[in-house]
Amino acid sequence: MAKSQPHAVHGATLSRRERQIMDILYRRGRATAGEVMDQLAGDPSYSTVRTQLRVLEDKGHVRHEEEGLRYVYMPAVPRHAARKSALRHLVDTFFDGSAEKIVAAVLGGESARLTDEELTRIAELVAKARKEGKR
Amino acid sequence: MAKSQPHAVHGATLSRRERQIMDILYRRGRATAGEVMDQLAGDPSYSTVRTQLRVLEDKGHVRHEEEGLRYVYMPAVPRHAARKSALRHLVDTFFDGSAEKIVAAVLGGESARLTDEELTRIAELVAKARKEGKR
DNA sequence: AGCAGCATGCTAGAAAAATAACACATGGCC
DNA sequence: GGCCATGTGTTATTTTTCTAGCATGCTGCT
Repeated sequence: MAKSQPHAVHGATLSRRERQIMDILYRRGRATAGEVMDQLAGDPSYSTVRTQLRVLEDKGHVRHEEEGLRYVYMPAVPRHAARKSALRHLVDTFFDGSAEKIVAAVLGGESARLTDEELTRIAELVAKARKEGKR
Repeated sequence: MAKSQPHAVHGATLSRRERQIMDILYRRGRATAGEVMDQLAGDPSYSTVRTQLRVLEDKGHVRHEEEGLRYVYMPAVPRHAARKSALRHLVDTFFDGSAEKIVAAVLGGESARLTDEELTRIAELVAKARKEGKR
C-alpha cells in the first residue's frame, strides 16, 4: 500500500510544538512570527519560532503572505475544514461518537457558561434541525 | 532528578505518538499493549509500543493494572476531566470560545448526523438548561 | 522436568524535533 | 551616505521521540 499521506487536516501528523503553533494560527487567523512567539509557552527564541514556521510551511500546513516587508503566516487548511475534523476527532475520542453527548456536555457547562440569549438561539437551532429532519 | 511535571490534563505536553496512544486509551477506557498496537497506524512493533507506554507511565499520563499476568493500561487522568479540558481547548481554538458556536456546528452536521430521537432529547436538555439559568 | 508461548525489563541506535547562532537584506532617519 | 532596527535565510547542535533487539521470567502442557 502506498503511504502518501495527504496530511489529515488537523492533528495526527504534527509534533507537539507544531500543534501549538497551528492552534495559535487557528485562534488568530493570521499572525507574524513575533506574535506566534509571544503566544507560545516556554518563550522560545524568535529564531526558533521562525524555523518552525518554515518547517510547517514545507510540510504544507502553513502558508505566508508578504505584508509590507514582513511575513504573515496563516493555516493552509481553512479553519472550517480543520475544525470539522477536530470536532469529529473529539467526539470520537471522548463522546463515543455521539453528537448528542457532546451537546449535553456543552449545555452542562463543560466548556463555558451559556447566557440566556445563547440558550434561546440554540433552542431555535434545535427546532430548525428537527423540522429539517422531518422533511 | 526532580522533574515532576504538573502535566496539563490533555494535550500540550504530549508528542505525536503519545497523543495517539492516549486517544486510544480514552476511546477504549483500558487496553493492553497489544490492543494499543493494533489500533496504531504505521504498525509499530510490539516492543516499541510497550516502551512508549512505559514512558507515558513515567510521565504520569498512564497507569497500569496487572490483570492475570499481563498489564492493562489506562489513562491516569479520568476521562471526564480530560474531555472537559479537550472540549474547552477545541472551543477556544476553533469556536472563538463560544459554546453556542460549537453547538451550532454539531447541529449543523459537522460531527455526525443526529437522529430525531437525539434531537428531541437535546431539546429537553436545552429547556432544562434555560429553566436552571432563570432561577 | 523441559519446552513453547507470551509477557515484561532493559538497553541502545536512528530519526525527528526543538533550539538558536550567525550572516545577509531592506527601510527609515540623522 | 552611514547606521540602527527589524526581518529573512541558512546551518548546526542538543534534546526528545521513535524504534526495536535481546535477555529474562512465568504458565501451562506433554
